[in-house]
Amino acid sequence: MNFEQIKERTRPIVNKVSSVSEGSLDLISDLIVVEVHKKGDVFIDKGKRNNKEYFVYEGVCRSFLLSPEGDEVTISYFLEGGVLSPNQTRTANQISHLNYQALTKLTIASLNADKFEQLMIDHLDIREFGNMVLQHELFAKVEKEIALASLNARERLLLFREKYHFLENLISHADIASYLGITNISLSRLRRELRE
Amino acid sequence: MNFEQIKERTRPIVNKVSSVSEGSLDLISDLIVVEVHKKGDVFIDKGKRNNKEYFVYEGVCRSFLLSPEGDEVTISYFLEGGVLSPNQTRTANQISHLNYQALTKLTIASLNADKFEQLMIDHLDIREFGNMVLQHELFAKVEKEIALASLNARERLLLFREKYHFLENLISHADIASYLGITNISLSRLRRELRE
DNA sequence: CTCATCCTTTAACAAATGTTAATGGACTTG
DNA sequence: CAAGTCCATTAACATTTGTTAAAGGATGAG
Repeated sequence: MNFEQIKERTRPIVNKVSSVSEGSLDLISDLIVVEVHKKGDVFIDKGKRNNKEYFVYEGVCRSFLLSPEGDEVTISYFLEGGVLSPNQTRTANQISHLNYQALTKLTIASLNADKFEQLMIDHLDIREFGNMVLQHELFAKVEKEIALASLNARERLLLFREKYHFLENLISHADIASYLGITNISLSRLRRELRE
Repeated sequence: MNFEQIKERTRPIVNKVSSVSEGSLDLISDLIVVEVHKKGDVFIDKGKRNNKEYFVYEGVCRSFLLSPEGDEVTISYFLEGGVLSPNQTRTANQISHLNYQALTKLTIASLNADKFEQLMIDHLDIREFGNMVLQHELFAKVEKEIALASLNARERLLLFREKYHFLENLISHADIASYLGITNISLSRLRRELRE
């Protein structure tokens, strides 16, 4: 992918969050390296070093962790055309505290996080973009927190369908169940009830 | 409270997160206005304007929201000597999307968020401090997310006790129950079971 | 001190969710 | 095509959690 192609793929992703000037888009695009991962690949490992920012060009991925019992718990989904959680929120001392996994073939833009941070410092519109990404991230977490704390499983599934309906027939139900905080058997049960 | 008193109360709070130079501590302290709220006061209202950062000098507070059914859901607790969520993560366009309430008599430092953001831009150590606050914030949310998604109510209560044991006899059990994602009746039941 | 109020606890029952195990379909691989 | 694997579904039963209502205990006002 050449510079112009990268730029044009990046433009709508950035502007959807908070629009930036043509010059800023150039600066961002300059930092981008395109990565391709195949379905199932874990491309960020908990405990390993990571100092990148990411935009999702194509495909879907998730963040997950192991529960105390050793089960995988899906924390968030990241969709085509979206931005991964800011590096600062995913890492401590450049060490990732989450795993990220491709759920389909995945094409992503990666950017050096230190260089991107410098762009945020130097350019108001890029800083604004970064802050908006952060806001969305936190807001999504608060939204999920409320759902887990105040809705029953059926209502959580309905909410999930509103936001991610196309995922339900694309990815593993075990992943979705752990995201909803239920077992995959319960998920199957709810699906049947809602079908009737 | 005079400048020196403010500075000495602020020092341990800031340094516990990420230490800053004496000069930076002066710059931060310069922005501080001390606020006192009495037990039960909601000092940040959802939907209203807020552009401050806060440090907790004395007392305990919580963030909460109303669920779709109209029940209050406790999102987080903030303890004496801690820092409230960064303004950027609590607000959109300076409008708060959470309520914050004093659970005891509460003495807090408040700082203009725009001025503080400028300090972060100009000073590496203050930026580092701000980023660490952010990391802690997100990390706490991920931790709670995993608890809600993968532990049962009993295990969540045990985890709550590890982190906040002194709160259990200080604040309303209805608040705690909503934080744990259960009813206050279930909380009472669990307390009895764990007592035996 | 006594009443009123607020919060916690208890009980009895209903509903939701988990556990274990078995079944069946879709897909891959030899 | 056949065997094997993975995943979703179903069933039966156990456990957890919610709901409603009543009772008990602490605290503050008069």
